[in-house]
Amino acid sequence: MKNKNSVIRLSRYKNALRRLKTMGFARIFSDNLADAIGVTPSQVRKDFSIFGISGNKRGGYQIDELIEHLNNILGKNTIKHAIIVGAGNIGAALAKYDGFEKDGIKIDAVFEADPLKVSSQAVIPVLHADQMIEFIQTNDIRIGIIAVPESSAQQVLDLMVLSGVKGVLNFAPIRLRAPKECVVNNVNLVLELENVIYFSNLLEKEAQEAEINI
Amino acid sequence: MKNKNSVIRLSRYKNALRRLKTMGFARIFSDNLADAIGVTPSQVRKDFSIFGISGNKRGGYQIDELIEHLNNILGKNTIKHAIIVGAGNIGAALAKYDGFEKDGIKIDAVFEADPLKVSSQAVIPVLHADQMIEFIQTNDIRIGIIAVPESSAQQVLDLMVLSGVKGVLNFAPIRLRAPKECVVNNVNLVLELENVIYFSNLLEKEAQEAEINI
DNA sequence: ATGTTTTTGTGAAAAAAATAACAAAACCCC
DNA sequence: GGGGTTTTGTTATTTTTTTCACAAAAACAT
Repeated sequence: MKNKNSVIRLSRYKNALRRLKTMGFARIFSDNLADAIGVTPSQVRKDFSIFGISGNKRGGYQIDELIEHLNNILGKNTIKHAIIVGAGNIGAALAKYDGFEKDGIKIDAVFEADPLKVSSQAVIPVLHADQMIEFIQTNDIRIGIIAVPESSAQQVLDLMVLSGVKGVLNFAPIRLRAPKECVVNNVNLVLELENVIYFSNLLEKEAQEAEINI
Repeated sequence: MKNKNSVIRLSRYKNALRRLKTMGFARIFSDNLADAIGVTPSQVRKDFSIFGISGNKRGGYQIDELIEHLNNILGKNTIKHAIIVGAGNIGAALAKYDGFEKDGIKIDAVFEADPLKVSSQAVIPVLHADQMIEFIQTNDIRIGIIAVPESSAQQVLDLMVLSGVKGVLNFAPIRLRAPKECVVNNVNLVLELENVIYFSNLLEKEAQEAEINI
């Protein structure tokens, strides 16, 4: 898929812009934004160019307009309801996490197979897994978050797809197979940490070698 | 940085291999592995080639050997201790998450500014933030996980770096500035979900347009 | 007004990543 | 042991992503 990275960066720009706005900026230049998210100014302008966002020569970009534009592209004004499946460590934390709401994403319910964890009166209700399909269908849910163990992740995904879910964020450390009409995005926490370990080890090794060569 | 993606895939291969091994495989071919993590067989062989991993023509790869090799490259046998800063939703969930231990990563302690959340006798002790620097130094910690709010993330990172941390996994939705001797990897949960939303919307839009053109 | 500066927008160039292609090795079968 | 088959390893090709570079527009100064 083309421009995949650009889309991710658009979200980052939006984030940074919100921050910059509260700091009192009304206008912004490509190099401010670049600095804020750690890319080159060219990259910022190229990304905007791809999505038809334009500013003013010498005047930069009007922050409000820019945020509005980004929200349109990123679908702020479309589907925003999601469910979480799995009320373990990760699932429960995500349900309580306030970052989603800030961005207009509403977690409507959590589903869990263990009856002891069910509590339908909670702020975000934890319902039994058996109710998931019906819930998705009656509430027209399109986005699902999978936070169940590796062993049941594929099964959960299959049920979600069957019920009409079109996009999934998967925390189980396994590749899931989905039909092409459903997007799956993976977050693998162990992998992310291992990656940090790998590159920090590499850095240390390089530093040591550099020392020897003095 | 070159080959950044290859390293990430190596972790994925390792993951898949463990699974394949429990399924009874002793040997594996590039196309099995490719299928398991969702890339092309060429990609698998290319990745291995880059890191000097070789198999047997027609015989594929010996799983045990391959895992061993990957572990070496990914530093399974070096630094593996880490701390978490922030005992909020995310921090607490990560501390309890058993995925790290399975991969030989040990979370030694959690640090938290709120005295009410401190509990030094827990399985993974939750200590007061003031003790962080000393802990890092006396235990020679190199890896830190930041799970504090956006507003204090940079401050935490600075302290970590000062104390000797060389690699950081950051969950705060903000770009952190670190000196070049410290690697920072970001996980932005909202962004990941927004990305799913964007691409699933795109898919739905495409599907609708395709319908019109029939 | 005119020149100077700043900053965008984009097409061209470079770099990086992914894919394809295929020779060479290893195995199998007869 | 020769011919056919499978699978690696690597080089070549293609695609994608990022960076560069600069003309054109806007703002400012004088």
